[in-house]
Amino acid sequence: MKVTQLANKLGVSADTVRFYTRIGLLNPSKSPNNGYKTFNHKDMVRMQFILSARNLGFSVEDIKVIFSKTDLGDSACQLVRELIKVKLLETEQQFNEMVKLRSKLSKAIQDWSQMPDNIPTGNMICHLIENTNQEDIVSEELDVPHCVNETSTEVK
Amino acid sequence: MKVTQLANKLGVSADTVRFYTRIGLLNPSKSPNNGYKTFNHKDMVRMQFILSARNLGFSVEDIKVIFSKTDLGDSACQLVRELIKVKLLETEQQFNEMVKLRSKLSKAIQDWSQMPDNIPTGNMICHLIENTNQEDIVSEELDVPHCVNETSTEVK
DNA sequence: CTTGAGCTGTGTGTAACACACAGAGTTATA
DNA sequence: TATAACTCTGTGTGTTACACACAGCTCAAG
Repeated sequence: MKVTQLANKLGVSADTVRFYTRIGLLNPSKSPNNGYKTFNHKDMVRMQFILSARNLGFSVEDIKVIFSKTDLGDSACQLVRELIKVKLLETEQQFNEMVKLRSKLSKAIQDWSQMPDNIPTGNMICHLIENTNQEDIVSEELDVPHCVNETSTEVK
Repeated sequence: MKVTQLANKLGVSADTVRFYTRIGLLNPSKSPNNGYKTFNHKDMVRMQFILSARNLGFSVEDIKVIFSKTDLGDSACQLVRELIKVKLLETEQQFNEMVKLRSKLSKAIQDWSQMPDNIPTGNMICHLIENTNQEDIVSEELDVPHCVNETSTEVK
């Protein structure tokens, strides 16, 4: 099988197959006459595994680590069980950030509906954005006296 | 103000300031004697705006477009209102994907708790992963007769 | 003047591919 | 067999938003 054939069979782009080959996840043999990559059944199993793992959110690096065990004939199950727990935690975290961002955005859209369109000044570029963020930083760090000194440090 | 001073004042890394300068979002003047970037008040307002916009999920490219209006003295409010709507849609979409991934992961963890640790074979690298994904692809595309022909196309 | 700390700009790396492109291979037609 | 037309290949580069490395410059202390 050549690159494009494998790609079509698994519903991915030829570039994806080339990419996984380039980074060493796939090791097709090379046709001696034209140098083309030649994939066999094992390579396809490997590629399917990669796609399944990616589908579960595993990174290419994760997959590399997994292969480093399975290529030695060892079971990767324990490793995979651990990796997925980490993945879940990461996903939860990203999920929470999505939630925060989403509500921030909806709130902004709503708030902005009652605000005028202003023209930029030397101190304000777009009041919609600048005022929005003032709110959720308020008790974070801008409560320290800011921008009062150092301004005259402009020595030269 | 030099790079590090501005960075510290706004709580970001000097590299971030340099980056925004490099891509043209900031245009500090350069000290004629040593070539160092020199930031004034306007540059700081600009930088704060960038940070606020990034905080709302706007991309650097978005910000570039915004500046292309405000730098001409035009109001960017209408533009910003449109951009944020798009942002919200994108966020909703990513949010949904997060939800799907999260449940996929939890389900996998649960299912796997009752499955043995297997050793890789020629057809299966890690049954945990390979079997998990079989499930949610089942009615997608693998229901077409797959992998029955072409295998013998291996001419040479 | 020298030393050393600190700062600077620039080049490169990151994740996971997508795209571009020249050159080689393959096929169809003459 | 020649040639045109098309397909395929490998490789180089672009993507996002910075982080890191590093040589060289600046500046204060001695």
